Amino acid sequence: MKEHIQQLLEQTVSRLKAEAIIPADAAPRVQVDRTKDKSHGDLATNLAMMLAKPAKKNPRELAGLIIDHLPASELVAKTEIAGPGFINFFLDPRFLAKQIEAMADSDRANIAPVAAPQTIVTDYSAPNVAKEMAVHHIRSTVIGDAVTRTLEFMGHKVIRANHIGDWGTQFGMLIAYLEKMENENAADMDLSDLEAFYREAKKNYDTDEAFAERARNYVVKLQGGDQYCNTMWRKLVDITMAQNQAIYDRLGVSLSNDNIAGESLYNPMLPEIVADLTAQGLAVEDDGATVVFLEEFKGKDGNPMGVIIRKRDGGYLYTTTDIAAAKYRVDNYQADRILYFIDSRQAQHLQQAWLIARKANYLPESTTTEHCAFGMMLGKDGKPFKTRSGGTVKLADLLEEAHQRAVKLIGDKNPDLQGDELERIAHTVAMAAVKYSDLNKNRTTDYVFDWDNMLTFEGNTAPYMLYAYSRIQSIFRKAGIDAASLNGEITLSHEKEEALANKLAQFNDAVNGVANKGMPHLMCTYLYELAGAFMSFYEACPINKDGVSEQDKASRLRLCQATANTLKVGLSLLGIDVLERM
RNA sequence: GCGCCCGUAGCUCAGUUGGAUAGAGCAUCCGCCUUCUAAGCGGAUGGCCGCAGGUUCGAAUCCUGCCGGGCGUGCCA
Repeated sequence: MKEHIQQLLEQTVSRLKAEAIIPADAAPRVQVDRTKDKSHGDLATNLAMMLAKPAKKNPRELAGLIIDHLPASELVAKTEIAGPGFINFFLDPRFLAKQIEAMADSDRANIAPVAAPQTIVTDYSAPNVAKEMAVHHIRSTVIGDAVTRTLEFMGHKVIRANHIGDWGTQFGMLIAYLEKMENENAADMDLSDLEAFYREAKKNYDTDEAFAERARNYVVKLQGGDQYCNTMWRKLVDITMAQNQAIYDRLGVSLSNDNIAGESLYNPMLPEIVADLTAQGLAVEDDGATVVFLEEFKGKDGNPMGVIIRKRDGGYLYTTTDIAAAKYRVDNYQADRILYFIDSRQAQHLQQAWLIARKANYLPESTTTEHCAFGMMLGKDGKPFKTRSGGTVKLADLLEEAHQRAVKLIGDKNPDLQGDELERIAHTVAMAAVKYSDLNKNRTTDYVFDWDNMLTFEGNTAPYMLYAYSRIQSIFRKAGIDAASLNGEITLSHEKEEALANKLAQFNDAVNGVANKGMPHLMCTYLYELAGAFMSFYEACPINKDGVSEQDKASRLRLCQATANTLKVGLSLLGIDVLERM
């Protein structure tokens, strides 16, 4: 719709140029915005104000000329000049109604796949091996998954890359400790508490010199491809990822073992990359290390900053791994876009890795890299979020707490629900609430973690949207009809019907916004407004009540159907399931 | 020191490429269930958009300076 008005205005600009009303070299960016106030119509443009100066006319006069030269369109019911020179467009409600009918008939809410699909790599979640996922992992995991789902829905080829921390010097220590555990506990080894495992391994490393010696030895052997060390390493990875997979499954995150592409994957590439960067003259030896100097970044002394890609002891750093990962994704997938869902502290590091990859021609210009950044989690005291004892909060514990609260709330609200059904509904509500509370924010700065805030079910939360959806299903049940059989015409007569229809028509913008910017909170905002528009409609426009004409009823049921479809599709893009009743 | 990010209601956050009167939720207060699900709806209170300049017809948004905070800044990731 917006695009249509935009096209009309582009044509108008050409006509005005032909008549020399505006200079031929004027190249205005035609901007069409949705109005905030209904009295300003549906869409507005500031074109006249932008062109007023070059045309040497006052904006309102020029606005009149623009309207005079506007090609006729059956979508536009009326135009008006307002304020300093805005042109307001009032759209034909019949066209809007047709559009909503199409959304009601479609299980994709009438969103067409893109004409030119891209290959897009999404790098997200990235937990560490031999550590449990903590609450802060939810950010990358849930945001990355929502964007991934959205891009896939639009028809792009999306490759999920779970860049797990499965390599590094700590593995010597971990293998040595795993070995010790196996020796002491024989067959029955419990690794359910990975936090404790890591802590104990560290303790042994710090206090037991023989253990530390063995650990250091194992690092070297592991890097050298030693069979025994590799088997032990594999065991650690498998145990960790099995636990993480359980969390992904519970949360409804679309990652599986197939998507694991950890640091170890790129490790074999590192020596050749360092050699190549050196051969290309980008990297040099400096104080025993191999360093790339970047004049784009200044160091403390004001000279080009040196980025170390190989340590003096021959080890590699994560910059090298990220350079390799970028190269890998171009070479193996021919990625058009690579999205990194990583916290904002790594912004500079990523910029440097990408810059080096570009200079070395690993990353062509046609491939874009985007840092979808977010801040870290703080406690209410403004310090990095920790438990009272100073540990991290396990993600699994948060999910369990959410579930318990949901069970209690649903039991209170709806005592009829019991047993498996109660558990099932509580699960959906709880996971939706937790995910949504994270998806809803768009902070690149740090944000405050708060149990109650995260686990509330009122106001701008996922349960609100689920509630709207289940209310619609309830209407269908009450009416005794199967939603799929609906095919009536929509007429928008009531103010709240119009508002709902207008909101529905904006779904397209929300989907594109998430896909283009990698920001799922745009979808959250949209769905909240949509659900709100439905709730108002629901209060004002009865359907299954006495005195409602058959025509109104049929039209309103169709509006409900379109709303339900849109909520369902929109929530699914966020990785949230809907409920038929709650 | 240099670089990046940020500062919006008591709290948590939106605010599109610069547009019309800066918005939600929570909290507080007032109404609405003889029920199409009150996890809701309607309304009220609450703002020096960190401060000061500048650009513009128009600035929370862009530019400059300052104040305040976070992060990064050569051998962890």
